Amino acid sequence: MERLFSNLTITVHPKIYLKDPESSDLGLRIIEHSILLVDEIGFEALTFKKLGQRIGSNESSIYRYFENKHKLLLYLTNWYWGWLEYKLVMETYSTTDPTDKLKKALEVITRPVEADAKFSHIDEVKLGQIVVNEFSKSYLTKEVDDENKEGYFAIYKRLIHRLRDMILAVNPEFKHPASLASTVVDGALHQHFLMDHFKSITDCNKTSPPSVFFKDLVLTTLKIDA
Amino acid sequence: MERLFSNLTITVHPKIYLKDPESSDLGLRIIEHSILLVDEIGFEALTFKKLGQRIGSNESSIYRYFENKHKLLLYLTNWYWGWLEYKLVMETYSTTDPTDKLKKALEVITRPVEADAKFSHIDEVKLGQIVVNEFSKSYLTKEVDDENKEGYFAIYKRLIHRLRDMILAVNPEFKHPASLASTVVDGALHQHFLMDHFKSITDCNKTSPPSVFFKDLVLTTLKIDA
DNA sequence: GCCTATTGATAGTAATACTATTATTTTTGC
DNA sequence: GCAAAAATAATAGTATTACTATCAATAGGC
Repeated sequence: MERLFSNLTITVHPKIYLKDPESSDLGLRIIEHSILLVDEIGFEALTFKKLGQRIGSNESSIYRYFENKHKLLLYLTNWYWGWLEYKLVMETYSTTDPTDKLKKALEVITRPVEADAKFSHIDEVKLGQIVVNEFSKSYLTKEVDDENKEGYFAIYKRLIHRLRDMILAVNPEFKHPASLASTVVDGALHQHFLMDHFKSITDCNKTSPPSVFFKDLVLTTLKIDA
Repeated sequence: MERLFSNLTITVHPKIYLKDPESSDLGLRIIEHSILLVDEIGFEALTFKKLGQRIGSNESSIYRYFENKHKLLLYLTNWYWGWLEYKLVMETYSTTDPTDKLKKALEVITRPVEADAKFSHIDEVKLGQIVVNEFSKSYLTKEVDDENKEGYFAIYKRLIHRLRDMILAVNPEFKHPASLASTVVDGALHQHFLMDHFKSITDCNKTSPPSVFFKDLVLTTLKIDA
């Protein structure tokens, strides 16, 4: 199966960028190093000037790819959710039993991010950290409704719809499948953050990661004993 | 009981402000109008200059109360969590049955914010909106560990510890009480956001608010039938 | 070797997030 | 009722940010 997708690319909504960063070497370097730089200094401290210096390029050249750093963040998070959706589909495809399928889906969504050699310009582990620390800033804005209408959050919502449907397949009577799915996706990011910064309000740690908590939570809620 | 607390004030960690805004008329106006202004234009667009203009005061005077707008946000969110904790304690105090107590606690934490006439300079409903839209920005920063050490998030964590303890009182065998409590508190804010902006990934609405979902989730997870 | 697209360099602007200083007003202690 | 102290206001100034605009250099395709 791996070979089938050897030149697969993750699709990001074209209105998010001015010029496709996958279409040039400079574009790829912008993406590669924006991940490294945001991971290092945080999104607030990122400027296109700093990023330009880092890649030996010019501020003005980066503006030809992205209108502003908010759009760059949308690009990175969209890529992440697209990648995670691809993982989710791949890793659940061959499982037919609904409960097993749901368990596998919960595992993919809530486990720590692992590297994926298929996309050489992207450090998935660091990108995962960026999503934990910065994703909510991409929608907690005054422009969220306009950007949602444009479809900038479509992949993220589609991933949650997939999880919702797997929940319903296990228990069609359950009254809150979408809320449970969105709680798991948001909650997984949150528990990973708490493990790193507010340990006293989580039970998750390396030996009992968030996936254990969320599988227990979801399966018990659906009245399926794990 | 109301009369007992007629001059109650919510305590905010003193290092968050340079001068206590409750100690002067200007300070109270800073708080009152920062809530209205952030609700209107969002936290990113807030500047002390705009806030000064709004209250007929000077930018430099506001800097005598708060070092920067991040500290002001910490003040507002600390006040909110302190206020919610007070509500939680008040409204669960007289209930002795652990399950009823937990249900009441979940109601207080996940219901939409209601006005409270006891604090005339604070619009609790708008402050609740600010917490939904801006709270996570107060900790998703590079300074979170230092600020956590200073105790800036102590009230928030204490609220979650109270909920964790109520969960344990209902089911002492449950393995993830802190994660469940933090998931409910964060999840409630998130579901309120989704109701306003991403309706397709929530089942919550006015007739079936988040409190219904979370009570069902928690009580089923604890294997107590609601 | 020329056309075109891409990238780089430089300059400039309005706004932001402050700090510093000084002036004015208000409060209070006696 | 007045002087001293405290609080607030006004003004100015700085470094940085988040861009826009213009023009020069370069590279690749035919």
